Amino acid sequence: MQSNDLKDAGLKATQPRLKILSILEQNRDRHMSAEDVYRALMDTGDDLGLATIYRVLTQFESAGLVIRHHFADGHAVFELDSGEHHDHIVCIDCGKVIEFVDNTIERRQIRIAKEHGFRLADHSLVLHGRCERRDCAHRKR
Amino acid sequence: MQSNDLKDAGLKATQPRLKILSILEQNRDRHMSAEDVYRALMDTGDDLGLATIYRVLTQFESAGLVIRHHFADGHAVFELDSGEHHDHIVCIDCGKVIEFVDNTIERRQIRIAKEHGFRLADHSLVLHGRCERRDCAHRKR
DNA sequence: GCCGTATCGAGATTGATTCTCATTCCAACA
DNA sequence: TGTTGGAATGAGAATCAATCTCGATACGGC
Repeated sequence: MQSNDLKDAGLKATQPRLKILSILEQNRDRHMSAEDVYRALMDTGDDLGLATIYRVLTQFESAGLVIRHHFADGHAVFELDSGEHHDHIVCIDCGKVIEFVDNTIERRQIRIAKEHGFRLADHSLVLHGRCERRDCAHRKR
Repeated sequence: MQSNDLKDAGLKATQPRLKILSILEQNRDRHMSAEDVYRALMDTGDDLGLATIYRVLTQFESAGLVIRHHFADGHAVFELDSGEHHDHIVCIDCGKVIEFVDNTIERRQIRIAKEHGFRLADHSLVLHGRCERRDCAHRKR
């Protein structure tokens, strides 16, 4: 039962929080904006306030349950935190997200930062492309 | 004379556009938000409307003169387009930006995309760290 | 089951960005 | 070099994502 995830994170297991967590778990293969979560909940008949979604997602972020990203358009999207660092490939047509880690790239990043006199604190690498789905792979644009 | 840069890009060489271009050229070592450009112009006594800055920066982007980025906080910043692809290292304290290209990383990205069935269209890699300036390098946090 | 406190929801608010439209400027031409 | 039409500008209104406020409500320890 996931209410323990919330308690472990120091958050009361309220209905809104459980529902939001559940939506995120059902959509592990994509990153959702607050608006996306809101609509997904509407669709299942759960009518939460948008302010609550924003607030809860921010709480989840502080508690280490989710990670907030800003992809190309500058808007915030969220994913459940798997606990391991990873980078992303995002399909520019369907929004599908794949996570990966590449040690060669990780090592080069550290070296490059050092060469330029920087102490590396963090990085963000996002590949944008089209996935193998027929609709995406063959799209012209 | 830079008014030719504008004409080549298909834009009339107006005063506001020339001034904005000039500010960007004087700040090649950092990325500026619309607000930053606005303030820089105020400081030199050039009083352009903020709406004009936003509009002109967007025109410059369409014309290929500048590139728009969304760094960690999700807000838009702009840099003059040097014409060559590159990635960035950003100092999280002073905002200094360094550009770099690493062929090993470039190649691995293509390979990784392919391994996951993606055709790569673009990517964004931003390293965040502290530069060697005394104020930045030694900052606790 | 009851109570104190944390949480929620609705609507107001903020901050960044874009839009509207009357006024002004540019560049081609007389 | 003055005229003119269409493009560009500026001020303020409008929009959009995100946050804040505050009265109403639900959680969980007793």
